[in-house]
Amino acid sequence: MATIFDVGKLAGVSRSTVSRVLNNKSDVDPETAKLVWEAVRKLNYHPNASARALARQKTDTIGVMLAHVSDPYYEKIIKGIETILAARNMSVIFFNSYDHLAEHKKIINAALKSSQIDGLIVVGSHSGDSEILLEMMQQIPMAFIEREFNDLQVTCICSDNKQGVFLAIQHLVELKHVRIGCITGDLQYQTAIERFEGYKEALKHFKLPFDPDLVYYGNFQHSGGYNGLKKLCSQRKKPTAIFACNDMMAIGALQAANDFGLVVPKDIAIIGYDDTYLAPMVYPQLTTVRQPLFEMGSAAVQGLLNQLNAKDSQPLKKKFPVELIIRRSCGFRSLSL
Amino acid sequence: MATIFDVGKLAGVSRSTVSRVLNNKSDVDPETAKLVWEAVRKLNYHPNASARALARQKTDTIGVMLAHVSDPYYEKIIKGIETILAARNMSVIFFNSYDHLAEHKKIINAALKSSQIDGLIVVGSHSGDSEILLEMMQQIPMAFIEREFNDLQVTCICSDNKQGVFLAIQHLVELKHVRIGCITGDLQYQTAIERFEGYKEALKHFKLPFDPDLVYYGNFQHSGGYNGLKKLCSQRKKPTAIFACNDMMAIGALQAANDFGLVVPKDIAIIGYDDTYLAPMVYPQLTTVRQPLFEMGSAAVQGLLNQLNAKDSQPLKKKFPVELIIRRSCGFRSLSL
DNA sequence: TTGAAAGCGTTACCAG
DNA sequence: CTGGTAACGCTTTCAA
Repeated sequence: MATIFDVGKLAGVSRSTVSRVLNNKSDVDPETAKLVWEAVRKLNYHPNASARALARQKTDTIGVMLAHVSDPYYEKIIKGIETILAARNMSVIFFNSYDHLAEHKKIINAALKSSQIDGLIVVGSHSGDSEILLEMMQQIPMAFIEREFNDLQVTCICSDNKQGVFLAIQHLVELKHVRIGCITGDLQYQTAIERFEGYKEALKHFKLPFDPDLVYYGNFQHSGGYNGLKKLCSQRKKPTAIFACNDMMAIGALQAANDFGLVVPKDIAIIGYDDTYLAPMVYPQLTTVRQPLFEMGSAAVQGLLNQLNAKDSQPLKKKFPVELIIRRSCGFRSLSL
Repeated sequence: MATIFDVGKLAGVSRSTVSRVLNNKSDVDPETAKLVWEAVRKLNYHPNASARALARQKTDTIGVMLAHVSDPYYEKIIKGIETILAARNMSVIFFNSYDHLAEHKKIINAALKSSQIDGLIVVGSHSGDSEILLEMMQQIPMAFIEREFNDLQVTCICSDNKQGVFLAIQHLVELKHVRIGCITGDLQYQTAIERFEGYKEALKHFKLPFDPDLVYYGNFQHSGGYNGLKKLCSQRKKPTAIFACNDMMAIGALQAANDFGLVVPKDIAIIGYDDTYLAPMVYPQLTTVRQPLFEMGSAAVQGLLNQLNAKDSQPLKKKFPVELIIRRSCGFRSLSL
């Protein structure tokens, strides 16, 4: 593999000069630069990443901590992050927590300590992790998606969950539903809490009573949706519509409805949240709330990179608006507003 | 951040000795070692990854090239790879081709040339890429999943596609189907070819005629399945069952069936392939062929690591058996064999 | 069994 | 505008 030295030799200049050219430092003769680039091309030279990282004390790669890369929820977030990073020739490394939280933390900690990453994006962290997250913030620049730390100097990217839930409930209300159930996410996540709060607030707004029998405490997983519908619909006073706090649970609910002979949306309307790629793929296609996940991912990296490049820059705090995507799982809107 | 020097100072030994201890070299006094480990713990020392990579000329990270990390198909493969790697304190970096093949290749090439990875696992490559793959093999140890290079000294991990298709078709035949359609994958992939071949061979085995009108040339995507069913079922001589060459297309077909008022499996049976996590989540739950994807992922890394550790070791060539997972989308087997 | 010292390939400072 | 040189943090030979 060619080194910077070989390039220098071929171009007839010193390593220093090659380095300057490679890094677009201003103070170099255009003629010299051309020579260097030619040599680079001729040798198919690519700077050694480790050497560069060692010398610069940064790796040009950032870490992303999430539950599971394969979860459809992360798809667009990941794309958003990768798109920005690729444009800057930076890499990304994923930390999947799966369900081994302890193991996970050890791995991330090792990554931080061995300076494998310049920064870390945490998406959708557990509230019980606050302490360790605060500790990590001391060690490395971080950015959060789906989690707000208002009083901390750290970039936090969210979407407006309450607005989203409001749109969902409003939609159901317009369709004349009055008994609207809710399948919550794991309430240890900020997102889950906000959506549940939003649900209660929206009911109040529309002068609908809050009935504890109409809420099932789920987990953001398919199983939660399945069990949720099963439980909610096996009571005497069934809901006529269910707001599932994410698509995966909405899909679980859909399946349960099918299994128990309920026709969606005739017998029961189901509305999801997130607009993952699965939403239009199930039957009936899921009406859901779309978060701009791609943009949220991009915003998070950008915030993080700003902080990396200018330590004094203000952290980015952003709350994105969301939109209702009407498909089939709630029936059609009879009349629009 | 503490360096190896700090550890040495605290333990009262030289850097060299610390290094030896850290790397479990044999020739070191147990007493000294204990001192060093204590210092390591006290300082919460982790070796700098870049420095280590530079000195050792290897990064302890391997690359995985696939179409898209979020595709459900890769879920278990990824887990299999990560599990092995994590146990060896190695990292993984993903190269997602999305659909920008050219861009993709540039990125991977840069990664190779800048020695960011010690080896590369390619999953499900396009036959048109052979040339570039061969070129890459000169530069870096590689392993392939879902692709066979029989005459090359390189580890190749596959599953028995023909057997899988045979099981699928056999199942349909046992359910008395005689007009069995096929929605193929993108025939530029070996997997797609083998499954299509398998389909034809199985028909022959069961003495069923091959009818070109019963095959739709798909793409492994949801849309392919949707359009496939639509086309196949809009002919005069409709199939009574459809073999979709992966789950995603089976799900697309399911949706089309629903949209066109066909009841699955009563009006049309649909069978998938892969047993992704989506298969049990759709309605009706998908009968499909399960590949041991986790094991395939693990096997691929292991083969690769063997080659990295002992250059002379024989490459691993492995073809895993598959199994039929019977759920609901084909109805129940009336009588088993 | 240990330490000194020479790299590994870059960057960045300092002279010139 | 350019070259020499000292880091960056670790591994690995070579002597002792």
